[in-house]
Amino acid sequence: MPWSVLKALRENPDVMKDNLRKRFMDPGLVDEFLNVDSEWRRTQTELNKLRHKHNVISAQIPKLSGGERDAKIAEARELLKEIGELEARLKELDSRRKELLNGMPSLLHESVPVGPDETHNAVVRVWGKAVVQSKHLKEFLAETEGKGVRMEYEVTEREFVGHADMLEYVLGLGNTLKAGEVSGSRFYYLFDDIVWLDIALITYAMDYLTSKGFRLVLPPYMLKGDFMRAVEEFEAFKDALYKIDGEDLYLIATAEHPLAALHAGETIPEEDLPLLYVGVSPCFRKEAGAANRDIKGIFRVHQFHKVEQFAYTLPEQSWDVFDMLIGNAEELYRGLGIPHRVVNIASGELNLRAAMKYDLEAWYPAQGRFRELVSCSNVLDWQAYKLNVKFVRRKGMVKDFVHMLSSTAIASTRTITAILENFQREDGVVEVPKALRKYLEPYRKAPKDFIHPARKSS
RNA sequence: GCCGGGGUGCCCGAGCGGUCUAAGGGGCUGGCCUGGAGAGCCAGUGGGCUUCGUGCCCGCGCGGGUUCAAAUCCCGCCCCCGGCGCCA
Repeated sequence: MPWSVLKALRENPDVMKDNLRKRFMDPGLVDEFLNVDSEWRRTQTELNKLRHKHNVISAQIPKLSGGERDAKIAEARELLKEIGELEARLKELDSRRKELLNGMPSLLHESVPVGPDETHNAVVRVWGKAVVQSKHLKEFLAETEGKGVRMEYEVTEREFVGHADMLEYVLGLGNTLKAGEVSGSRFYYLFDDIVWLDIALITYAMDYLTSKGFRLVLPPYMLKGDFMRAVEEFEAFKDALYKIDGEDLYLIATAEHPLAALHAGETIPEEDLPLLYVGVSPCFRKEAGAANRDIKGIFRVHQFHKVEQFAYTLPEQSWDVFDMLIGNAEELYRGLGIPHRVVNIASGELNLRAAMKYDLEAWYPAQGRFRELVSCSNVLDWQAYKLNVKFVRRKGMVKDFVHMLSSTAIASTRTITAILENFQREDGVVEVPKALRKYLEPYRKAPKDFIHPARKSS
């Protein structure tokens, strides 16, 4: 019934300490919490006793009159002073306790590789044939065979054009300079075929997931502070969020945010689980910590479109659903023909919420690197606890927190960059993935098979 | 945005300063009963503390305040309904 993290802290503190060590956090936080927690419980009991005494007196007063009545009122007033002092103490303890508790991470899944940074990520699967420029061969092999997997590849002496130059100069279908002038860096104008491609990618993912039984959702693009705080590790995340001036509203950074809040405060009958949603929305991110990384092009930007998978499950279902969500994402990228690998993110790189996170990383021939396109997380009951989303088992009407999971399906701009690098030909033509044909067909001016380079103006 | 009405437990719905231990229905879960089902009866159906006791505290949209005592009175906020305004 209680939050799994609280249960572990109280009943298996050593397991939680080990969990913190694996995440390169301070295991001393467990004892600190337990001290505050027991003090909080003691204070609460004591306070309850005083309040009880006060309640008893209050109940006697209406039956009395004259001096007796005045004496009781005076006694109640005296008690109230004591209660007030204890309440202040409890409030202090409570906020300290909440602070510590909210900073506690989910228990890691046993398969999560333990290590401080992304060099410890484990490669789970690979798919497709990577085209590797000979100058990148060493890195490619280090990132595949060096991690214990064999991925098909073809070495070439050919030079690939980076996605940013491809978009802006070869195709002439993006303008980040003008966008930078009018909106700032990491914004963009996209034109013509790339816009059709963006829309087609989104509808491709919507079509696939709705056919799998996911319910299609267009969510609010802003959330109140309370809900943002519940869905995210807020202190760590708030710098990434745009806030509406003078209002308690934040632009969403992913449809995960409003989808997680969709059932806040509700109790879901067990037979309704799992609930599967596919959200479509723009995403807004400040990218504050990114400094000058990926400053060119549309790889890392302040706004993009994303189709997001989201699931509410029974605790015993969540790992099966996790496999399904990442499986769906893989199916979508296999359909597009983008070579990729799936990695199990190392413990030290995981956020507090996630018990496990798989990323799908596409191979970028020009960059000579694998880069993240998809992130799939099982946060167990972390969000459910903060959002108070429960389910009820028919047998015995027992309530407990649901598990929540989310995974990217398609993030438009980033997927476009992967297409621009992987499907460019030497003549500058970009081949459109066959799987998108169906979603481009209805539009007379949309590209069908190829996106052609801009005609040289000179 | 303005004016008016309103937010009570899983749902409907009463209460509008002190026997509220939140009436009364309905639903759901468990038990009794039954060959089985129904009816009927009993219990449970918000959160927390607990010395686990027919124990205690808190909870009536959210947050403050007045009072010995607040669902009930006051202030701020959120949301819903109706009307006006504005608008795609």
